[in-house]
Amino acid sequence: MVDTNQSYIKQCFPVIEERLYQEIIESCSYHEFPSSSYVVKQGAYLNFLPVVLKGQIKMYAEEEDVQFLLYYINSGESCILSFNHLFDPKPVQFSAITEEDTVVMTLPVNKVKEWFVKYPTFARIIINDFQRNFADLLQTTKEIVCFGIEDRLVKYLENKAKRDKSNLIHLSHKKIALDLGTSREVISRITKKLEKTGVLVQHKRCIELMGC
Amino acid sequence: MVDTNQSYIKQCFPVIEERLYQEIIESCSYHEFPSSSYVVKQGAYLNFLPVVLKGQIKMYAEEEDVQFLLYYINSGESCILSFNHLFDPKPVQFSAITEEDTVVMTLPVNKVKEWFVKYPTFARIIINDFQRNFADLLQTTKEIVCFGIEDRLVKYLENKAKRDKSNLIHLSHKKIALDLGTSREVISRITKKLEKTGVLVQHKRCIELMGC
DNA sequence: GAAAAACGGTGATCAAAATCACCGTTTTCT
DNA sequence: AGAAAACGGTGATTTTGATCACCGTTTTTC
Repeated sequence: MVDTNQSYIKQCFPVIEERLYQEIIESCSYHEFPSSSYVVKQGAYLNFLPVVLKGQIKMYAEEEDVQFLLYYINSGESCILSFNHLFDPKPVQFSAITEEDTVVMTLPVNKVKEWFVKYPTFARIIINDFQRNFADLLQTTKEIVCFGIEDRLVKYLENKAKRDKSNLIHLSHKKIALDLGTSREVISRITKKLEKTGVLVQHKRCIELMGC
Repeated sequence: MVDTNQSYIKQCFPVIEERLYQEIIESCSYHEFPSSSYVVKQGAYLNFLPVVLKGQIKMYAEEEDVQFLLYYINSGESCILSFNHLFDPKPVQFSAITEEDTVVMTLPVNKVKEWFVKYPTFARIIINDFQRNFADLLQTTKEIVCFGIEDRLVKYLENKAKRDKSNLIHLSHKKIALDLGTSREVISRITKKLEKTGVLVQHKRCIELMGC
């Protein structure tokens, strides 16, 4: 199993130098999570850097009793979850929940700091990733503020279809509502409306997106 | 004037090594902006890193015809505006508008990249700052989603008072509305309501915050 | 196979905020 | 000083989405 994990590391970081790779596999540890479980819970203090090796994670904000989806972390595109807390220990301000069965590797903070100056590639990867997180968050914020729920739902479904590479979306109205920070009834009504306008078709257990 | 600007750099980066400081003053250029002018406009391509030396800037998102405040950049606490665009040239997804008369220094991208690996202090400053931006953005997003306009207005005013170190807030209802992404009438009604509950008092040209 | 749990639909009602319309006051500009 | 522009107040109306209530169907579980 360790061998499998090591191959994930190679896949996620195809360009790192051999020495860095060796250091990583010496210091990291692996954690497996089933779908829909917490990897990080808002308010916790982390002394490690979580990296998604396989699977998918969604970042959630929680405030008062409302929670809502911020953005996704995939293993494919890049893997760093966040380093918000690395240099200045504070409780994290969001939660991370697995979207499917997921393997996470954790790197100790002190090593991360060390590698950050020692290996420009490593710094580059982290920066790059953080940048993407920032851009994703900004995009989400804009959509929340500027678009109505209907548009947001369509985007959400399109995004889901794209990530799953399938037009069939296996999600209950309730789960969708949770991600969009609204209620089931609202989703139920809007999907109905979207069905009438031909954007999607609802089947027994899933939604089929029609957009070309 | 260059001397003044150089002293601003010292103030903003009190801990950098002399060699880095020398490199910065050799490569940077200075720009002065009056209050309420665009430093960066959403959609532009930047090939420099803007750093606020003096004054204050607010970051704005614009989408459709709605625009709203994301967070502030002060010269005091730290100065990096963003490096979202540094490593992977893309149009910036927000605008930066001066809140008062402001001096900005710009650093060429190639130098920034060079210093990033050459001077750990520099990397540290940038990361730290980016982190703060991320945290601020996240906080703003949560407030937008979870709080009603009344709460957001109070927070906005408290924040403004804190930044100005004065309970007297010289802002028109219209400007406030713009920052909060709503309309003047709404602000007008809520300030009235807050006046009745004793949270604030409205004077001729300004609002006085009462909360101890 | 029966009970329990999750799911989905829909009408009625409510609340927050956006929008429109109008009007008087204050400030700024020339 | 006089015109123009910005500012602020307020009623009426509308829209969006949240909430409540209720009910039938499907899926899971034991």
